[in-house]
Amino acid sequence: TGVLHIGHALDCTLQDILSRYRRSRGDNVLWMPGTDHAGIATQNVVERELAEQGTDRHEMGREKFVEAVWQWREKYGGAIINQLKRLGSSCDWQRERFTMDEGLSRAVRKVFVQLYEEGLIYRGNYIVNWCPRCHTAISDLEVEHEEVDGHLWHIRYPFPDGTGGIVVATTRPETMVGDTAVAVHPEDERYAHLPSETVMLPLMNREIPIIRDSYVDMTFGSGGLKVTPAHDPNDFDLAVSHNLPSIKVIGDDGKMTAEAGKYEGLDRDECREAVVADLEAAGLLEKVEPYRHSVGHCYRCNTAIEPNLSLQWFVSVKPLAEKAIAAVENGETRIIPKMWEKSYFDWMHNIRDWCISRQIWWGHQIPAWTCEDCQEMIVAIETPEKCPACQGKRLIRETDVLDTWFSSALWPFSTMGWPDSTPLLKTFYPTSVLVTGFDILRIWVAKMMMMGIHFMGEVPFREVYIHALVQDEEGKKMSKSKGNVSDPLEIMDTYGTDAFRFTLAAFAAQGRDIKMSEKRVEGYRHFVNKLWNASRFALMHLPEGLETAAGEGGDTPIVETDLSLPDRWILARRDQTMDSVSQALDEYRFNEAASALYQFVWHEFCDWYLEAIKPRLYDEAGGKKQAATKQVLGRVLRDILVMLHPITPFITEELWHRLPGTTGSIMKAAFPADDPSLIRRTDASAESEMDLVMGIITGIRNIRGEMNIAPSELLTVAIQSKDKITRDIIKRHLMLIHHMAKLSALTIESSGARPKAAATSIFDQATIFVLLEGVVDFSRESLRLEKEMGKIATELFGVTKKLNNSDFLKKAPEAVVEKVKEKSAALLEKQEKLQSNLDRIRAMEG
RNA sequence: AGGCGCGUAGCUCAGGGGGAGAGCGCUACCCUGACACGGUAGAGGUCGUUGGUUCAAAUCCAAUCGCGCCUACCA
Repeated sequence: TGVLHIGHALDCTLQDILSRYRRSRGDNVLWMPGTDHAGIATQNVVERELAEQGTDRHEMGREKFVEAVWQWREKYGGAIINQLKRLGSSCDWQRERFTMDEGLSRAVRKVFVQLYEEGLIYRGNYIVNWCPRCHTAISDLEVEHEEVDGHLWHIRYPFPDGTGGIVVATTRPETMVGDTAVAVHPEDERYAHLPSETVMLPLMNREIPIIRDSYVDMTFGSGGLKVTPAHDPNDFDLAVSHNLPSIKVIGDDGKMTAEAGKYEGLDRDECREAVVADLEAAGLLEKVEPYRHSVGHCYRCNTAIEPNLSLQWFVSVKPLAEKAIAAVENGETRIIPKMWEKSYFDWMHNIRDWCISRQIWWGHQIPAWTCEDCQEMIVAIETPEKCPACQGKRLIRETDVLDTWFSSALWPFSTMGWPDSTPLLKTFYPTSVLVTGFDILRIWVAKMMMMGIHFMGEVPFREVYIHALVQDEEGKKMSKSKGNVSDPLEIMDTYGTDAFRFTLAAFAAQGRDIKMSEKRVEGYRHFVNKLWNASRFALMHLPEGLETAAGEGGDTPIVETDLSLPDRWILARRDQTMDSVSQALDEYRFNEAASALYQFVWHEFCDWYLEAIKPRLYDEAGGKKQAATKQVLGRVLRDILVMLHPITPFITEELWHRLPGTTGSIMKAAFPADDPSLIRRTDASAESEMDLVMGIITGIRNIRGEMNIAPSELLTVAIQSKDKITRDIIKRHLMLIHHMAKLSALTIESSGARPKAAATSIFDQATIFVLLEGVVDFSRESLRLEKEMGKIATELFGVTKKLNNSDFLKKAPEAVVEKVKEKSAALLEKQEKLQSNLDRIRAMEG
């Protein structure tokens, strides 16, 4: 009713991410908002507001009340939409349809009439869940069970002569005044030979029969069951099969009826106390024990529901459900992740008829009329003028309205112009995907499946992606009054919408519920900030006329030899990120897409690439190579923005407009992989060269850190390697290492004397000596080396154990064995080098 | 009562048969001309417990304990 809760936010964000992503892949995307304000919730809100102004719904009458709800909706209906817009929802607001609008109402009536004519809708007396406060029937799905500490009362129903009798146990003694029988199990020996086949119903002094039915559980209590057909669905079934009368003792208002005799007018709770007191006085209360059991509550108003006998409209869902089951079984609709299929099947197989009538005023009024003259039932789309049977004109319309989910079930086609065969309907039925929480699976998804298949002859959607639910600490539905709940609007105010959306995406791992963590949101705000600053830096260096950065100019149309190693490397990494992101989103792995982008942007683009290219960018001489780097910088930034855009639409849109060479909205930009101007880079040599360079830089930095040398102090480094390829790579990138590791001098040779006072690090084939003449702390260095040796020893232990195992060598795949052997060799070599260095250091120390 | 899911670093969580990961927090050193909402480096985990399958188990299977959710007519 107008407040965006975090579940909505998650739902909306994931849908929006998918829509924006698929749009960037060139898909024809229609994302339609479904705002539904029919039903009890809206009625209750408006009723409450009117009551505060001193107006009673019943006094104003149905027509005026419905008018008041329309006005309320006019006034507040847009609230949640505005909040969704703030969240960045890019759905097609122009197409917003409200289930109560005229076109959709016609669809609802048509569906109702057709189902009625097919015999799939019927009217009958049955026990339904009744909410005394909302004063209407509600469906099983609207009932929430809550564990309650109650009591189990054991009551003796004596034989007519006042002796003995049968003891029954109940949690609801007030219903006993409506009992019409006592049931025992036919094989229960305790009751095989009774002096009488009837007992006296205490307090009411009514003689009721003892019936025998295998439904009764002999092991529970004394094995006697009181039968209250009007207030318990199972008892009702018993009553039908044993021809027992039903006596409705609790009224629709939750108060005892005239049938309850002297208890008439009492509230059901008051009545319980009175009945218990009276039973005690009569000496018929055998025992009271504490008993914990679950009680159904209305999920709208949290009032304990009352199973109540009443005349309602039902849909026979079995035939509809069979087709909906088959559609999932044969893969016409896929449910993702698959584990939810079981839940869908379980429910569909055990489905009961659906009570669709509601005794409220706000909703689609059931299109049924009764002829007062001949009692003929007329079900029609348009209001009939006379009775087709007797031509009588005194027709009374059914006052009940339809369950909200009845109209919602038609959403996939009723919103597209059905029953007309519109182009919209042809294009977007079936839709590709429905994204929703599992709580909606039964209440809505299953119903859309049934109705869609029945009326369209085809499933409403190809895929249903079920995402996790956001929970509060108690695992209950979030509500503002609890206080331990984060309000999405507040989070967005504090951390920004992009950070919030990124967090939701990062948390949306399949198969687990989400507990909102503000710390995480804060972390992603830092990420968004990082992107902003990195872009600011890049934009400083991107000239206005640089068309190649984005758009028509294409992907780095520069001579390959002008590209630096970091340029080639970042382009290769971009391509891999592009693949990870698209694969992740294609499989609804939002968290994987988010973390791939996070890792790439922060740790590769910012930490390595931007730092690596600074010397070139600041080089006043500039030249072709600088221009090439600028083009790569612009291009990669452009691709980052496009890939990140589905998750963080606001900042990427803003940066997009600042990027030279861009036109229009980033929403219209093609995903890099689908951009014809993109040149794919599978550049294995760039990656392996860069790995070596980064490894050496990290090795030097490690020594700097461990030896506590200030970053401002320039180091002298000597590298030795017997491997020519290694030496060549290092020679080629001397300047890069210089800059990134902050060196004053760097030499590279195949072998030679070990420097006297140096700290050592080994990466791959290279031994790195950081010369610390006069500065080196030998004990510190030997400690550092020992620690390193320790790590290697542990790794070596595991590897050696495997290689000593003949079964491993025999049975493990060759590639695995080979890998382990290589690793073992590398470790041994490293160990040996470290050992000799350690020996030297120790010697110096001594 | 059944079904499903979860127990991995101090916290929030990824991963899911062959190298234990991220973010936050923590420690040390740095305000270097995009960014201190920052940089560099570091510490920290017998992946709930017990068995089993396997050459190999955090990962698969079984049992068990703890937690959560969904379903159910046990009065």
